[in-house]
Amino acid sequence: VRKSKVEAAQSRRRIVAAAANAFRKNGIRGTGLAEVMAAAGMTQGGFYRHFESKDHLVAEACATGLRDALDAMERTGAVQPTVTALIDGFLSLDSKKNPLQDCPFVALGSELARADPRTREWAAAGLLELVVSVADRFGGGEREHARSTALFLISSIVGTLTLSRLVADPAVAEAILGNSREWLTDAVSQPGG
Amino acid sequence: VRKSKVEAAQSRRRIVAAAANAFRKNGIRGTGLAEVMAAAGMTQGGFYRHFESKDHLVAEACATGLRDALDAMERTGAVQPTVTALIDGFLSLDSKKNPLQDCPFVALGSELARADPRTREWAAAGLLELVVSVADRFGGGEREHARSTALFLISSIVGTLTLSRLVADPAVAEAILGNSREWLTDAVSQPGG
DNA sequence: TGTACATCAGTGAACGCGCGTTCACTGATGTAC
DNA sequence: TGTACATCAGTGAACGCGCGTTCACTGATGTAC
Repeated sequence: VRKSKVEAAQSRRRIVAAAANAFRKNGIRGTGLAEVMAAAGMTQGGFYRHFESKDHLVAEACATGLRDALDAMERTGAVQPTVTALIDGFLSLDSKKNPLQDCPFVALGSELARADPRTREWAAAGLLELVVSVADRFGGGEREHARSTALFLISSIVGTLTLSRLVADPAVAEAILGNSREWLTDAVSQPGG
Repeated sequence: VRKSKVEAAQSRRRIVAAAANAFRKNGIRGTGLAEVMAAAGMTQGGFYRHFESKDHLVAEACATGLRDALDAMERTGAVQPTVTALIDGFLSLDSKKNPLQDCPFVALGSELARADPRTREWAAAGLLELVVSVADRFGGGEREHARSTALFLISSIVGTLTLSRLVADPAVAEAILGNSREWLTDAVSQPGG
């Protein structure tokens, strides 16, 4: 049942997409390869025609998740040009508005810190890309300052989203998001930063 | 080989302490009960004399980790009375200076969001305690404002520490910490917050 | 205070299960002539 | 363009392993008289 090169490439993409989804939902260690392959419409034996090991899939799924977040930001950035609207989007529970909803840093943060070196390299490079991408949204101003602002924004947002997802009560989660929204809006508007 | 009540209580505490350490180092799903029991100086069969399940141990280990962080902060707070010094400590890689080094939110963030309801309740309650404890460090000022500041500080710090632990290069990790240090120091000093 | 016995902390082996990985096999695809 | 054959994407079963959990057992502890 050999498939054509085109079909094989599609299969590979389906596996990575299914993995990114499953990792985000259940964590890396909480996701089995059989589950991923089934979600991609295949049986688990076929996995090793595409990847050397689960670790390799993890690295690629994280890279894809980051790429998706970057793409989502390109689209959102065009629609929401002000910094305030940008922050509101980042700190929203609505996945349509929030380009970081699918971001592996938020969904897998503490697991990524324990991932293998290859994955962490991808993650670090992706973080840099994300910082540059967010910084570009600020338009004018000094470049290094824009990047510093972007890095701080991302740091705070990752922590805020982590805490808001941890609490069970939606009202408390919203309060955590709203609190950071106010502080961050003020912080990036102040000339002192 | 029945042990006395006092010895049994000590055993239980050793298990929880060993679990908190192991979870912090290897994650919840990355830690086996046999490993925890061995670290506590026992064999794995004895586990169920003290806990109903691994989930119960997870909840208790997280609660203990938070309690340790709170205790560490009480001590640090007395030594570092200024807000700037407080932030410097929180954003330091030196575990002696950083009361949040052992905090489960940082070490287990994304895994806790997927934990069972009991654990998440403990975590949410612990977060509130932590907010109040940090807010108390600010001395005077309006109470609600101090808590809002504390919650924002904690949110940002959790994200910053998560990202700094994720990158492999120590220089990059230090840059991430330093960047947040500057921004947060400015943010809490501004009257606008 | 002394004796008899039930309790239960801890041991060590075993349980079923799901995991990541391997492997023999299938048959359409891609290639060489 | 047509034929012969090597390649290899995908299947489905099996592998060893470590996991959380259970269990029969041991013997010091705690208790009732």
